[in-house]
Amino acid sequence: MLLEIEGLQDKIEVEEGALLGSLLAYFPKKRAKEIVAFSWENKVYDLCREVPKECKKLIPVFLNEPLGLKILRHSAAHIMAEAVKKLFPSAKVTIGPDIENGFYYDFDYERPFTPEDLEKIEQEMARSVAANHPFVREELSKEEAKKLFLKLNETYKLEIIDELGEETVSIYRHGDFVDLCRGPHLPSTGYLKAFKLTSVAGAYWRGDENKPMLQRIYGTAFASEKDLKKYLAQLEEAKKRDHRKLGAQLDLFSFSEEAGPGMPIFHPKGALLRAILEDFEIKEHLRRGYEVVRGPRLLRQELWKRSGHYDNYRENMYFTEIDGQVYGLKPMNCLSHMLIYKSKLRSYRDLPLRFFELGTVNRHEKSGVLHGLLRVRQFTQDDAHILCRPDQLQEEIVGVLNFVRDVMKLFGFEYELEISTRPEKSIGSDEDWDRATTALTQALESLELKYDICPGEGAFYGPKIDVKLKDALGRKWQCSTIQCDFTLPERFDLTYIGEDGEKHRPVMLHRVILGAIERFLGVLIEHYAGAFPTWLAPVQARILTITDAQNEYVENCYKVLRQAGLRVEKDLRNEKLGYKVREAQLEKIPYVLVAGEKEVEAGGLNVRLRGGKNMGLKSLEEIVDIIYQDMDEPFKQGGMSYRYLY
RNA sequence: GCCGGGAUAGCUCAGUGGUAGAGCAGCUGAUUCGUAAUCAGCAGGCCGUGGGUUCAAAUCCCAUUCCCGGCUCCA
Repeated sequence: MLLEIEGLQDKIEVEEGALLGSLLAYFPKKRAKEIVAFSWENKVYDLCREVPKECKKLIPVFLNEPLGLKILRHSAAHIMAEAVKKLFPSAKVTIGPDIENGFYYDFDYERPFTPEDLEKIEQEMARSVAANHPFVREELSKEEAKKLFLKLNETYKLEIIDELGEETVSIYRHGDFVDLCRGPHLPSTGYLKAFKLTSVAGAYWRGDENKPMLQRIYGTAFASEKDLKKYLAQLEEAKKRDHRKLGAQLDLFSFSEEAGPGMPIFHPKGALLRAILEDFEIKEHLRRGYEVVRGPRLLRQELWKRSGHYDNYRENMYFTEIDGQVYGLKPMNCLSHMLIYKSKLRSYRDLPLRFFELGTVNRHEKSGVLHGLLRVRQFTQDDAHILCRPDQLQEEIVGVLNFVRDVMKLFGFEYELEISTRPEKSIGSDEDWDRATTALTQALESLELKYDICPGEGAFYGPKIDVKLKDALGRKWQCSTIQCDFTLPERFDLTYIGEDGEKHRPVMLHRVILGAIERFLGVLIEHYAGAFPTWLAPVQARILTITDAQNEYVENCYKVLRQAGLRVEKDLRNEKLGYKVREAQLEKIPYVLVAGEKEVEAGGLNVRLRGGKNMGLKSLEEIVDIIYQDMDEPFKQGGMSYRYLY
């Protein structure tokens, strides 16, 4: 058969049944060493397999490209499992996939693995790599495979085999190790040149907290030692962006053991940063046709029963008793918004109604999930509930999606959209869930937005579209969310009078744009690495003196700039200029304004930008102008405008 | 909530059973200096908390709180 191979000029003649590995001969030696598999029609084949029948064109998979790295990491997981079985024969293997930037393997073992165990495992892996065992693929019937793994007492594999749809399954061997696996794998263990085991952690079998806890070992592997080192260095860099670290360094917020876990405390600069964000939000919401409202934080238990929160969300709620009545501390803001709607008779002409609240909520998050500002027990949502007629629903969803788009663009965030469908624990009819899901999907489609589907991940009252942002370490956090709800209007018997004079039921959207201010701030700190754009920076400029001869002059400049609405500080300390510049730089203040003899004489200040660039001497009026323009810059696209001034 | 690791001065960390240490920050003094660290002195500690073992505990054991990395769950 005549075969085309990407990267080779001429087609080559191959005998039926030839092994893919034999094709390496057609590549230059150095290049051939980097080929770990071939792909054809989106399927990847190991080099130890035969050239697939009917195949016309093959694409080589190189070790250092994403697909090659997946294979490398998956094989690294197998090699790790081999090492673990050798060192701890009673450990049972379960699953071991490649993941973003690495791999893991879950083992069932009588005790947790220790960091010392990891070192031993790494050494054992190195031995396997040195031995350069070939990976060998075999296909077996399910029955044969079950016999094999029963003999090995690998009970988890038996469970997996039972769930596989196909009649034949594949196994991979290398050295003495055998694993049930779809493949593909490296040609041999010797290809694994650069790897490192990074951590151990407990993980439930099948991700189910009712099933046994396994021992998960994480590792990473790269095509070369250089790539591995680069990755580890990147990780170190990313840790410097950690909002928990920057939050303390920049004196934005803290947590206190005395105050309690998950209860962030905002210091002056952090609180100002929040205030700016919140002020921007209120103004932008008013501009977009929302009305600002405010509800109580404690509401009677009966109301939570009526909404369904008591039955579906109780374990996350805090309750307290006041004068013999039980009250629930709100975990969501919808209830009082429902009551506002109900406070008077509504006409179809009034809709849509958009109630916006910077609503502070409390949720009892499990202790192990708390994480800096990104996961706390008290937070403020930029929450709104849109009540509209069914025919307005899609337009409203589109409006929210556009709002999200504009805001994310303002901050320069890349984001992923996910649509989540009905979970097991939920209220409402299937019909309503379908209508709601369709409305969300159609809005996404009409804007031609890409999205993933997450089955069963919806809120208990309705399906949702989530927007996910990434933190410094690439972990995803849900920020914006748009949730469709047919149920609460029903439960609270919300109505409006239609054109026909009859009562009709409005539809409700729950939505947040930033999500939780705390979480958004956390992601934002990492996104900017603490160097906030000037419109957000709690301190926009600091004036430095060179000697105390300038003190009086600087006091005056300070007054003038504050008067102009800028967030300015002054540093009159008896320190060398370099020292003061360094501090301002470490605090990531956008503008450093220096006053020396020359500046006093000229009646201006020398302007140094955060990056180190010097703009030279400018008058105070020019400085105000420069900073204002800088504040406005991010708003220019998207047609928004905003300034926070004293 | 579950599994593992950790907690020493405001911060970063050293200290393997025998008198708690360093750098930075702070305070005081000197220095008056041009774009990322001037010098000197001083002060700073219930070694997370509670129990235990021991002649003696930051150090060993138990419990507990909080933090970190995962799992599950979520804005």
